[in-house]
Amino acid sequence: MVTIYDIAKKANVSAMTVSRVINKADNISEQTRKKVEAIIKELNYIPNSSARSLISKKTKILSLMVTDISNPFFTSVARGAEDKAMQMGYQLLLCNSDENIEKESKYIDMLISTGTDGVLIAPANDSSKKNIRKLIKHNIPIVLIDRYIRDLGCDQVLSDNETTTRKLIEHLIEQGHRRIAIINGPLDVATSRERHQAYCDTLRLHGLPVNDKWIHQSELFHHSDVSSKIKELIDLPAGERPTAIFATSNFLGLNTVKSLLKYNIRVPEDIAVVCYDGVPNYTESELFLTAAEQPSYHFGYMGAQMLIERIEKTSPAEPRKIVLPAEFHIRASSRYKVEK
Amino acid sequence: MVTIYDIAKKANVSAMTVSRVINKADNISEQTRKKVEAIIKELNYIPNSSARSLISKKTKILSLMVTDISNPFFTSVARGAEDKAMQMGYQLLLCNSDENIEKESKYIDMLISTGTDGVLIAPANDSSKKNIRKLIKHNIPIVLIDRYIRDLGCDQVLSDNETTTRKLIEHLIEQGHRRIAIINGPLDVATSRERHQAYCDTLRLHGLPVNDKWIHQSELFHHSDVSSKIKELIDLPAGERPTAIFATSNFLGLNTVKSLLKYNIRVPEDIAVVCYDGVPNYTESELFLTAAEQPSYHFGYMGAQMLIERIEKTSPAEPRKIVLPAEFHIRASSRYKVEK
DNA sequence: CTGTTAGCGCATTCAG
DNA sequence: CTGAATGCGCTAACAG
Repeated sequence: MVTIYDIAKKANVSAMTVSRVINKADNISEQTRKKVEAIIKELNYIPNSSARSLISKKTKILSLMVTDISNPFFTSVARGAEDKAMQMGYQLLLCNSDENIEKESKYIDMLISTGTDGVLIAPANDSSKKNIRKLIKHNIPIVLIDRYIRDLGCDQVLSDNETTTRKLIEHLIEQGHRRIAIINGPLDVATSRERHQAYCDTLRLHGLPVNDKWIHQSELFHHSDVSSKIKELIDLPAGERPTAIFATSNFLGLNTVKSLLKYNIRVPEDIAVVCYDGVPNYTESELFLTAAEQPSYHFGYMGAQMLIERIEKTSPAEPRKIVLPAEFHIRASSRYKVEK
Repeated sequence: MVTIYDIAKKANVSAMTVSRVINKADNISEQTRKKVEAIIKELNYIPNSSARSLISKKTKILSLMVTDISNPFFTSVARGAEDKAMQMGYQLLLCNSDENIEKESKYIDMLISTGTDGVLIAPANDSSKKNIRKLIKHNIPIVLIDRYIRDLGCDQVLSDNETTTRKLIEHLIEQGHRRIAIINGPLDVATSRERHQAYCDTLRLHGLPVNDKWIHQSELFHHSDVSSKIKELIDLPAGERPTAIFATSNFLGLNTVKSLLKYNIRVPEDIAVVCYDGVPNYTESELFLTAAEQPSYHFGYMGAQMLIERIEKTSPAEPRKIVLPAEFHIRASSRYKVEK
């Protein structure tokens, strides 16, 4: 391994001078700087980050904790975060919590040990608060992504759950729907809770009934089997059976449509479907499923930017909150007027 | 920050003893071990990885270099790699090269600086050899994923390009096709080259013509606009126009189908399409596009396993090569017999 | 079984 | 503008 001393010896200067060249200190004569740089290149010297970190307490590593990178929403968040990180000279460490608090906790201990400079986190659920507090106690800046947790006083990049949900439900109401079901994630996740609340509020606002039988919460937010619940819904008596379903995530939306088709329910003629969050633009559902698409790339990009500003102390002291609007794509799955 | 000395002082032992407890050395009395462990827990002590790395030259960090994590193939590779890494006590650093040699090179310098223990890499193209050589020179073990590069003497997890391509082409031949086009990536990527070669070989083997007009290589392997080439193909005179297209990647396949539909070409009646690599199982194309699906998760999982074995020197000295077979899904896009 | 000494590679003092 | 000494937190090697 080539060290700063190898360079120093060969250049007939002290290690300190080499260090100054590496760190672009300005009080170096043009001549020695050139000489040192030449030898650095010649010997292919690359500074040892561990040694630097040991002194500086900085690693130039950001961490991204998501529930599952396989979810296209988080894939895109990761891509955005990585782009910003790279641009600012940081690297990105990837963690999948699988919506599991213990796994998340284990990861966070590893992150503290590694000495990550900051963490972008989409918490598993409300119980993540304890895990996040641990990061804060270790003075590691964090940015909450997508899922809000109270009383943490940290930067956030969130979706406008209230507005977006309301618009989706109102779209269904405009199409003539009066019995609207919700296929939702667990209520210990902020996004589910807020979408649930906005769903209820919007129905009430328009004088429509809120029926417990139309409300479903899955165990996990993503990749849940919803077909038994769908079966329940379609088996309700004619006057109680919903004519539309609001699915609160991309996977829930896709699984809802799949289940409906499995039971030979026509979408949208028998039951319309709208979905919170989009599906990737390389799918065909993109042409079918009505969706409020979240700017997932920007969740990561803006999140990383806020995080770096926090790390480098170029941001205001008080926590910042960015709320990103969704983009509405009204498509075939809800493009059908219900007869009165 | 809590250090080993804080623990030592409070426990009335030396720092070395604490170190031994942390590293689970066996020559520690049960009593002192218990005492030290209690204080570690009490003070929430987490060892500093930088300090450890400085001595051990190990970081417990694996790096994954892909062209783009947004590509579902690599998303799944990443998930597999991360699972294995976590299971073995490693963390995963994510890098997107965007099929760009300079970006890849810059990343590799960062990785060397960070001191990653090993790199899983899907090289941008053949010119990546120089970048990879740099890693090898720094004694960083690497595993080549998906894209082979000659004379590097390192472990590999590859797809069986020859067999898989042949089977796809033979499937088309069985369906009665005699004029088969190929929409391929650039030939400086091994997978493209091998699929190209197998495509030509298979056609010749069956006494079918190989026509230069049917052969297309895009600039980049993924996300390329193929519609102008598709236009050329469908504008060929009746006797020369292909009746089937072999697309060599997921995105090329999806874009091929989209382009064909745009030009009002029926798939598969007018032109059949088969695709190397699958599309995610949450898409509807999954139900449509004939595909040789690669076990992408296992590319990452097995790759990480080989890499860790190489790092921990539990693997044989000679480089290992794993060739993973694809899974064939014959679907609507090619389920159509051509009339003779 | 436990402690002491030394040093990993670098950057922060403080002197020149 | 440059250099020498010191220590970041931890562990290998040795000594007891």
